[in-house]
Amino acid sequence: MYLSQPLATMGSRAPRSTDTVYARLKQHILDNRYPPGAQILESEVAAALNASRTPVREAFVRLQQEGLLEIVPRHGVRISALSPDDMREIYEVLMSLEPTAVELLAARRPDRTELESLITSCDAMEAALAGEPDLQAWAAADEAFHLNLARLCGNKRLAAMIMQVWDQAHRARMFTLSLRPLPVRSTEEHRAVLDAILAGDVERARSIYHAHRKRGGNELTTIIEKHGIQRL
Amino acid sequence: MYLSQPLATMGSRAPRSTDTVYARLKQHILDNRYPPGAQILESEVAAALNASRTPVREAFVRLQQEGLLEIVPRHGVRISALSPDDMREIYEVLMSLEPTAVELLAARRPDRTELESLITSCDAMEAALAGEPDLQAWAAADEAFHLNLARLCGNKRLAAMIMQVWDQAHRARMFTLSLRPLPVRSTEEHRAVLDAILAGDVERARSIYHAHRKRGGNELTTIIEKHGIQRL
DNA sequence: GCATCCAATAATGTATACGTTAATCGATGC
DNA sequence: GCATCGATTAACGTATACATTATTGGATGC
Repeated sequence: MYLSQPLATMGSRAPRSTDTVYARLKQHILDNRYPPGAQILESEVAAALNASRTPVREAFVRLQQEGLLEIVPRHGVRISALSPDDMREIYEVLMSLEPTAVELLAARRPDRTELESLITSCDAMEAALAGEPDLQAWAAADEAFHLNLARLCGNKRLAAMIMQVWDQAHRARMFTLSLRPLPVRSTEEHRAVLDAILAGDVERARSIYHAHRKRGGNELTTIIEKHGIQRL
Repeated sequence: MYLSQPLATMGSRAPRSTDTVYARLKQHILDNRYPPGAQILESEVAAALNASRTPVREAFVRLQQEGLLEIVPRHGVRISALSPDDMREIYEVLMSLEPTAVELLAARRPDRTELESLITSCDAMEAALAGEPDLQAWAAADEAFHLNLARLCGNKRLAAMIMQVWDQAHRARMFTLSLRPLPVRSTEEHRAVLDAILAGDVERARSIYHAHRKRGGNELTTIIEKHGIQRL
């Protein structure tokens, strides 16, 4: 056996500028460094990320399709801002897709090994609330739980769709994190879903999860209304 | 009041090359002119559509995110081919999203005027089967019904997701159209869903639709297995 | 003083040029 | 005769140049 390419690049082809621009832009948006409603020019991003406009434009196209920004012809892009109506849409989608994902996963009768990432996330959520609450840590564990659930369901399309709307709502979730009551109930529900999956109880897993999502949506809607938030 | 731009271009800014390339490429793929598995070069498309590589690349990115093709670095693109497993994924997604769309629509208590496009499609499906069956016409009406249902549900994200997977499955549906029994039952189910929506019976609408989708998925799966189809 | 027009400018949309990578094919050495 | 190496080539990935369009500010005419 011989090498078909130089050792230096084996398995690690040079990363494309397009990909790094995409990743960094997305990170900036999710981290609220480019806040919702912000107008950005191609040349700004190109200069900031040390690339030419070509890869920046390709990254814009991808991010637009993911709903994180909007290309305004002749005017660069505008970072998407979520209205209360957008939040309703997102939660309706999640209430449809996520219970399905849970159902598919539970139906496969996975063992504890397969569910290790979920167990870890559950533990982390509980740990984040024991003693002095650490909301950032809790949110990270919550996110990990849901994304891993999507990944484990055995349907790549379903998983991609869940992650896409989850990303769209990321900033809103972070923003409202400190405005909502301590997520004790939410943490319990995660554990209950996990138990139902392990028990192979498809219907129970689905219904708990659906209720969990519905409660979360209502909670968020209440907060948004109470604070009169229009865009986030 | 005066004109802010020449009359000739009022409301109709010059269409971007990117958009026409995207639309024509997508049409080609859905029409099976670029068959699944086909490898295409940027320069081929650029030459065929009389554009430069830049807009072609942007169209590729959009179509990749829609799942209609895959960008193979340094090797152009490959038109996506659906495996039986992909079909399973698509039907799982549709079985999750479409009943939700129906539920949302029915809950709004729409009147006959609002549902006109659905009524028209139902009529067209029945007409296509009365007398000498016209499968092409039936399929077009079926597609119109489902896409309009998605549009009417009041959730743009949900609608976009439904249309996306529907597009992915378009060729497969066309291909199996003549292999399946006459869609008499399917046509009746559409009418039943429509009646349930008009009656404002949310739960009945959802359950009929879910059953409809499930039966359709099983039917397709059976056909795929029976004919030993691996990619389409 | 106000509206209109024009010119300058800035940013996008598209084309093209350049550099890099990977594959192919022939030559060479064992 | 086979494997390996190298050169050629073809295609992509990126940068840049050019064309197009929309906006803005100032000048002009009424």
